[in-house]
Amino acid sequence: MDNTTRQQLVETTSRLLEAQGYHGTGLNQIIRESGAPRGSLYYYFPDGKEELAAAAVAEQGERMRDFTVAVLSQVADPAEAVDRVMAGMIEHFSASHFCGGAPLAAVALETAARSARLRTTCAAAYNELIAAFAAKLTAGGYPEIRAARLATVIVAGIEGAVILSRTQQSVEPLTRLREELHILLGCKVERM
Amino acid sequence: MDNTTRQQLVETTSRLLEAQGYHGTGLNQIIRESGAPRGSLYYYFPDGKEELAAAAVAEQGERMRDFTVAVLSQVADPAEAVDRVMAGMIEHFSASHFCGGAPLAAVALETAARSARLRTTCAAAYNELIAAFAAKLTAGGYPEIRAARLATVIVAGIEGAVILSRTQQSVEPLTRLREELHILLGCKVERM
DNA sequence: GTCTATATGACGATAGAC
DNA sequence: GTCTATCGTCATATAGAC
Repeated sequence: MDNTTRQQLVETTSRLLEAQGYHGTGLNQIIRESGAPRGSLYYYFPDGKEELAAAAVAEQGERMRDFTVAVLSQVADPAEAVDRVMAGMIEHFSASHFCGGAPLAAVALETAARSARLRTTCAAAYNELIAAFAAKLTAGGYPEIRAARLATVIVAGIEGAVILSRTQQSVEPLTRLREELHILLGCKVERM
Repeated sequence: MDNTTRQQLVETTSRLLEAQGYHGTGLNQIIRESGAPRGSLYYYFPDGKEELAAAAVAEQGERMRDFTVAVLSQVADPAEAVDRVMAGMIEHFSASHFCGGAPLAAVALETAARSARLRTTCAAAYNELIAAFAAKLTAGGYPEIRAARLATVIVAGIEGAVILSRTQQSVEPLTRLREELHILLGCKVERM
């Protein structure tokens, strides 16, 4: 079984979904840009577009989590570690010409109410990413409840800041989030 | 000139864009659900779908800002005022069966790289919303630079938390953001 | 596994009557 | 201002040869 064609399809789909969303991306474009034969698409993904998109979403989720875990493990202090993740995100976003950074957001918004399969796949990917942040924060001494809460807010903040940054064609929303996260993670607070 | 038909078109488009995004919403569905005649669409919006969507985005932006300003003006303390906005958002999101809450996010993500008209319309709407929060924070004593930064982070957090909440079909991401924003707004910090 | 050809329907947009 | 009919294009999906 040749996995190259399949991988090419998933790779191209991931890239296009990130920039254009689910309904904005057609199979014709995926086939054209991946160089994969049309017949192979339905061979590897019998359920068609939805199954292919789900595979792309899952892979993008893994990629985000792997990147995050790798960066977080470079520094012991959680606040500093999250700051490095933000720096990496900002760098990646700048390099993408203001098109990248939130690979799942558009698909999640478009399909949450229409496709249970894509919704749950997105949810699983987000939950793993949140869990990665939460684990780092817990290991760094934050109480578990607050660590979970902060992790959710970090991921939400990133997704939202990417929306604003893309829309404004500027990294400023992301850099502002970076600075405020640094402050927020420094807040040891009684109320939890 | 009869504005009822036009208003019906914009209203219906706003609702559908919020739930399905730009490419996921067809003119046929807009015409069917609005009850507006097909001919009227191109009479009021000669540029077709893009112009209609821009009008819907602008109106949703105004609506968000008006709602935010109204709630913020109810309480003097900025942290408490933002908390009330969050409460209102959560209530609205719950009432929408996990489909509402970020009327512009999907359109912004899908079209940022494809339509200058829609991108700038989204940017203007977001900027007005951010400005509303920033004004309240500045009036409440936050330094201007930090107020602007906090305002951006609040809006970004809301957009991202709505993505997570829709995907998980739960208000928890939004409530977690609400709690952390309360903490963040309590942080008077040297670093600005 | 891959290819081409095609089925079937939805899309955005337009023309011309009224 | 509204309505209907229709154009041309695109979409996803499938069938059958190789």
